[in-house]
Amino acid sequence: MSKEITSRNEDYAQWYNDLVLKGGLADYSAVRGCMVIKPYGFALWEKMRDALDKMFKDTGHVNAYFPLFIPKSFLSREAAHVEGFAKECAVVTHYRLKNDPAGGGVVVDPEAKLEEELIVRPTSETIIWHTYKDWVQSYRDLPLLINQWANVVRWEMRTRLFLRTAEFLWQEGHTAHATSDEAVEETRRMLEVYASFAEDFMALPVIRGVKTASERFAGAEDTYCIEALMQDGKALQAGTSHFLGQNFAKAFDVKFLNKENQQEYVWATSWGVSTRLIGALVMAHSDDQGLVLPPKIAPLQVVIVPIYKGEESRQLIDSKAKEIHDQLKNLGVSVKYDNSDNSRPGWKFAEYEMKGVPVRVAIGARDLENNVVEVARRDTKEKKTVGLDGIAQYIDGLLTDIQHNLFKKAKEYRDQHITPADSWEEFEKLLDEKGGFIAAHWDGTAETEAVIKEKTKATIRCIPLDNKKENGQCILTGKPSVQRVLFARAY
RNA sequence: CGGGAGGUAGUUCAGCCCGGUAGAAUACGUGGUUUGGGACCACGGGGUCGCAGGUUCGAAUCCUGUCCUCCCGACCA
Repeated sequence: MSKEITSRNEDYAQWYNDLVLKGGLADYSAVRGCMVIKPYGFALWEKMRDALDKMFKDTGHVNAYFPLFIPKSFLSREAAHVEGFAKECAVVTHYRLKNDPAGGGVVVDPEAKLEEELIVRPTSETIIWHTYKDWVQSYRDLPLLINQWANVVRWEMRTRLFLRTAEFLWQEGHTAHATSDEAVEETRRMLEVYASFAEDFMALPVIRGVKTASERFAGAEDTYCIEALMQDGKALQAGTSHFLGQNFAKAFDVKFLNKENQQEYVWATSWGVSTRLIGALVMAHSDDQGLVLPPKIAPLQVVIVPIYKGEESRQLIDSKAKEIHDQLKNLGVSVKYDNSDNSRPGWKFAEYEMKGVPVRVAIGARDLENNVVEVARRDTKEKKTVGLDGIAQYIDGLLTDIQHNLFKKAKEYRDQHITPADSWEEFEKLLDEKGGFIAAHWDGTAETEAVIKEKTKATIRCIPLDNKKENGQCILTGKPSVQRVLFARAY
C-alpha cells in the first residue's frame, strides 16, 4: 500500500470498504455485521480453501461435519471456554413463528419455547468432544484427526469487514491423541502448515510464535499462532493452533484404554483459519489501484485484452489471442480472453487491475504487425513488449516471479518493522511513529501486559518460537527478563 | 453499552437551516458513432424521501417517538 494510504490510517476502514465493496468482493448484508461474499471474493476463498484442504489431507487429516446448533449446557462444561465465549453467543430460544394476532406480520410463538436453548456455534469444541466420547474407546482409535469446514457466529460488539464479522467461514481441526507429546507435536505441525500456506501461497511472511497466557484461546493450555504485519503497521493474527491438554477430554469424559489396559483421558488439539485471511491478503499486498493477488491464489492469473478497430482487425486479433490463451491453458495457467464488446480497453485495464489479476496481456493491430504483445505485471505495474515466440513460457515464468517478488517485498517491509526498544520512551515513540512489531523485554506477568495494553493499546502478539534468550529488563517495570517478546497494535 | 455521524433512484450523494410538482452524477435500456489507460451523442425507464405519529391548506424539509447503518471506545479470530 502506498504512503497515502498509510498516512490515512484513520480512514483505513473506509478505503478498505470502498475497494472491497466497489471492487466486487463483498457487501454488508442487512444482517448486522455479516458479510455477503460476492463470486469473485468467494473464488479467492475457494483457492485458499482448496490449497489448505490438500495440505490437511497430506498430513493425514479427514473432513467431517458437525451441527450448527449446540445445546447451551455443552458450553458450560469447560470453565475457561464458557468464560471466553459466553458474551458473544447468538441464542436460539424458539422454534416457531405465528401470524401476529394484532395485525400483519409474524411474531415468535410463545408456545414454541425450547426447553433448552441452543447456541449458534462460536466454535465447535464442545459438540465435537461430546461426539468424540462415543468414538474413542481404545488407543487403537487414536489419533483422531478431523477437520471441518464451516461457518461460525460470534456476536462481537464491533465488526470489521473480513477481519471480524459476526458470521465467518473457517476450518477448524479437532484432534485427539494418546499422549501429550503427540498432541503438542500435532499442534506445532499444523502451525507449520498454516505458516507455509501463508508464505508459499499468500506470499505473506508470518512470525510463528506462542501466545502469552492472557492471549490464549479459552480452554487451551497453549496457543500457537502466526502473526502477520499489514501495510499500515498493524499486526494481524492470521491463524492459531491450540494445545488443549486434557481439558476438553475431562469436561466431556473422553477416555481410552491404553496398552496397559488402563483408562486415560485423551490429549487434544484444535486449530483454525478463517475468511480473515482474505482481509490479510488485501491489507498485505493491495495498493491504491486495488487488489494485488499472488498468482498462486489468484482466481484469474492472466487476462488477455484485445485492442481493435473494426471487425476485420478484431478477427485477426481474436485468432492470435486465442492461440496465446490456449497455450497458457495447456500450461495450467488460469487465463481469460476478454473480447467482450461492452467495454473499452481502458476500462478493462482498470477493472482487472482492481481485481488484482497478476498479468495482463494487451494485443492490438500494431502488435500483430510486429509479432509482439504487451505484457503488464500487476505487482510493479511494469509494461513490456514481448515477442510471440515462447510467450506462454515467458508468462508462466513471470507468474512465478511475481509470486516471489510479492513475498520478498512483504518480507522486507515486515523485517524493517521489527524494531527493538530498550526504554519506555522509545517503546511509545516507536508505536506511534513507526508501528510494526516492537521487540522488548517483559517481566512475564499478566499485570504488566495489561498495564502496557492500557497505556498504549499494544499487546504481546507472541513469543517467537525461534526466540533467542537474552537477559534484560522489563520495558515497563524494569524487572529482570530472559527474552524479548513482540509487541504491536493489532486488528 | 457510552460518544459522534447518517438513513432521499441500483450506487454515491445534493435538497432540509428558510415547508409549496423529487434532483445530480454514475449505473441501467434503445439507437448510432467509437475502441493503445475507466468514450461520446440522442432518447428512455427507475424513488410511497427508514418507519410511526403530530403540527399545517400543504411535510423529504418542522416536532415527538422508534428502528437500522457507519465511525470512535469497551469486547474479540
